[in-house]
Amino acid sequence: MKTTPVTTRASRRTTNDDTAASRSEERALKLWVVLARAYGAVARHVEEDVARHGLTGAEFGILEALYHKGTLRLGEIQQKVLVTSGGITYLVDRLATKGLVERRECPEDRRVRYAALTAGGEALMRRIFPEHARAVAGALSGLGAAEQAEATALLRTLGLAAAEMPAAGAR
Amino acid sequence: MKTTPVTTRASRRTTNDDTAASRSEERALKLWVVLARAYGAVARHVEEDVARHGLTGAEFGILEALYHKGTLRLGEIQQKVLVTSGGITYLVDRLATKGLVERRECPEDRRVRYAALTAGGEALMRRIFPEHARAVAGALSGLGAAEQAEATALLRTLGLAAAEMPAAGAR
DNA sequence: CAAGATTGAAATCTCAATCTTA
DNA sequence: TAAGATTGAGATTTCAATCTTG
Repeated sequence: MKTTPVTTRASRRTTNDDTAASRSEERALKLWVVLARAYGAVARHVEEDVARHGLTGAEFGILEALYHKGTLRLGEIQQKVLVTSGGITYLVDRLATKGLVERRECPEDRRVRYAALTAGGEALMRRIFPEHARAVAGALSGLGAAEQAEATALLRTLGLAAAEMPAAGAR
Repeated sequence: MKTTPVTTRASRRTTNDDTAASRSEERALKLWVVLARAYGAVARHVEEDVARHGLTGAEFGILEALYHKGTLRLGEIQQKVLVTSGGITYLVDRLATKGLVERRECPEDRRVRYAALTAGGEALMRRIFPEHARAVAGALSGLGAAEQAEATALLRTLGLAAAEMPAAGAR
């Protein structure tokens, strides 16, 4: 998912035509650039924050999910953290060896595995989440309250639409 | 940079206090969630598009930078693609073995190395960039023209502010 | 066969150390 | 010494194949 576009406004060879389609595409490219850059810049701060506790961004994402939602199936975690199915197995393994998460079986459907915070994981999150929230707020402090609300609304519709879109085979 | 927050509105145990600070933090966390999700969803489409040509998102980022800006120093590319210094060396190597990019020396300062598109790389980008632009536009079509402009403005200030912020040591 | 998770191999990326030149 | 790039080692991720259960 390492993707960072670099197109800029003052580019050497942008298309010269001025059709509605090309203007629309340029607008989209510009948005994609700033979206990726903003995400990257904010993610850097967030990663630095969780690294202070010896955690990876992805690890913290899992802990956060379990902290807020309680026990979850591995598949559910996968959707939230946006990682391959092999990825969560690896990550949950690591969190388990750190003693922060434990696996549980599902009596109804024995194919599924649950993950849940251990007492230690729970305690850790209770201890570090507040300062994590402050760190995130700091990283996003470039926007005021009203602007943050606007941005949230726009990004929500953007993200939902993109997530529902057919997987590129439809062209 | 793999970071995907998962906090949601209807969380089990959000802080109960209602201070201005906590409300501000919750707003920020919400924005961080949708930012990461939107980025992830869009990036998935973009990666799929470039993968059809056997390219990685990061590889395409470099090609795009060189295509639009011309010859660049490796350090400049690094800033644009947001990858480690070892990372660009690796990526440029790969693009070079693919015959899309070539390294050049700098007479003035012999420490620096330039990267530039080869004729083949130039031809490839000329061929695939237009449909890439369409793919990006499609992935972002969840927002209308005016909304895209708003989002771009907000994300630009957000990203610039986050990029300029001190690296967490200041707390 | 399909869904869910795991495994092993390979690709990608980061990190710290190093080399070269300024 | 510092800046720029490279290297090698290791960590993280993906991918395809497999195992288990429905």
